[in-house]
Amino acid sequence: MPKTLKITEIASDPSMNIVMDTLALGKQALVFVNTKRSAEKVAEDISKKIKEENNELDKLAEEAGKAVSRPTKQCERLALCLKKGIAFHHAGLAHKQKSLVEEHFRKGSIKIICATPTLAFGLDLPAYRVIVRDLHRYSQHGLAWIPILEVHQMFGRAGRPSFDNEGQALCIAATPVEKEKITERYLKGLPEDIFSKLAVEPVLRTYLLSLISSGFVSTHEQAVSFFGKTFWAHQYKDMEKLEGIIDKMLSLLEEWEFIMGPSDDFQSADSLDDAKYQPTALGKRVSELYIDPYTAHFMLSRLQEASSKKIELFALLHVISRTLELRPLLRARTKDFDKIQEYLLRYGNSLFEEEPSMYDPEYEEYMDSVKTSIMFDEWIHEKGEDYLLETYNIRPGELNAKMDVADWLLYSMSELVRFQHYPAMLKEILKLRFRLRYGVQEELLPLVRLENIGRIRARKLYSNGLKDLAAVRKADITKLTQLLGKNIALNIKKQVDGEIKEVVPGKRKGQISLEDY
DNA sequence: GGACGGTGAAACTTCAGGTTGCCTC
DNA sequence: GAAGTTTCACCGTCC
Repeated sequence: MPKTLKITEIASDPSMNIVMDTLALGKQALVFVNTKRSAEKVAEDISKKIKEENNELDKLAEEAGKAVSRPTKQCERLALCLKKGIAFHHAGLAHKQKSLVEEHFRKGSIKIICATPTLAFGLDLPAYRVIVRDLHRYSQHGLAWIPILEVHQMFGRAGRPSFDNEGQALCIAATPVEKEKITERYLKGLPEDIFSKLAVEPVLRTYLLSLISSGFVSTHEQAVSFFGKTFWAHQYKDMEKLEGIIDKMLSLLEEWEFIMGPSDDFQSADSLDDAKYQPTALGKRVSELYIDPYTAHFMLSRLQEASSKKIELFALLHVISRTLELRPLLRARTKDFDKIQEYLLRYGNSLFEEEPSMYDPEYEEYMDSVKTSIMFDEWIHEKGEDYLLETYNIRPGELNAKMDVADWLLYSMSELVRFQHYPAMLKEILKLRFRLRYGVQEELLPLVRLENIGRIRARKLYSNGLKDLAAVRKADITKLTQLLGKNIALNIKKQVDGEIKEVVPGKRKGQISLEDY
């Protein structure tokens, strides 16, 4: 049974009052809001109302503030909140910051987390109180109620079984009418139906190729029967239409030379029904890479045209920025157009896709893809996280996620190019992948091979005349200590002395071998 | 009179998240 | 659609 809570009003904002009340009780709370910016703002507002600080929190704040190579405004903001035992949590935080916040909330040193829905899914972070401040979220059709399923997930964070006998989940209503609406929708209402993700073409063609490539499905009938048993078919109902979609996918995969179809096999087969689909070597690889077959086809067909051109890394960045996997892209705004034009002027001729006309419906997305490529380009020219946040409004966590996908796409691209026997291209792709991973210019590549040497330290070494491993090996230990501190100096000295070869395999997870190029 | 700071209204701007793909010692 | 941020005009204060 819901009971009535008496909350003292200190501020005009009800969620703030509930938070302060929770703190007075000595309990913890999660506040859910609908944007990253709001999460930060609310956390900041709360922290301003808190007086006490302590040593442990100071240390935590310092650690979180230094989580990326060049602290951003976001890092400073988080650090200020943490000093008061308050935190915000969203996908824009660096990985380390997220886990710090989670860990210290569990330990109890952080009292309040203001979060976007990230925190509602997956993570087991219970709190005495859950405050769902925002129940609307911007969507393409204007503001919309957030899904019931999602709100229930948030509610589910309330109450810590091992600490409390109860948990409280609260929504904020501005008017009695709204209160009624919220009760109907989120307390009495049933969660939405779940829809199969297979219904989306990219997902479908990826699975189809994988089924054929693994030998699980080899005829048209088998494919139809397999998908006929899925949840997707169950929801879709119209088997005829479904069969049509599968047919279309099969012929596309065949056209792209990822599978060999019955038509190729017709002579040897007794009848059309016996004719089998078989994966090509290329198709098998595409399936293993787990990229959308369309993406694979797109990359291959673009790069094929390239043999006559000089290969620009920017053009490769642009190819990956045009794929489905890299979406959502950065949005090109009016203020970005000068920079975009500048890049198009410089690289336009070497790009694999021409700029569409301004009236082309594709135009906007093309501009977005160029802007995204520029962001990557600035990263491999050693621009810092702080700069990228200011310029592209991309936070460290989001940047990381994008880089991950880009790395995977470049790896896939390099694997596909092997089928085209095009060594010059392969070399450029590998170089780009390496540069993107470390965010460095080409000249620093030898140095970042060392453990504990990232973009910042590598640049430091380089600008002090230590331009490659041989130079580092010859360098005086006092000079190295001056540049990098004692521990790291000793450490890299150990690495370069004699056994450079060993350094490469032993490095971090996900290492790319330089021997490749 | 000018520098400075505070205030508030109006004009802009921007809007959740993510999982798996691959490599490898 | 609304929250958050930026911009700008306006006013009061102080030197």
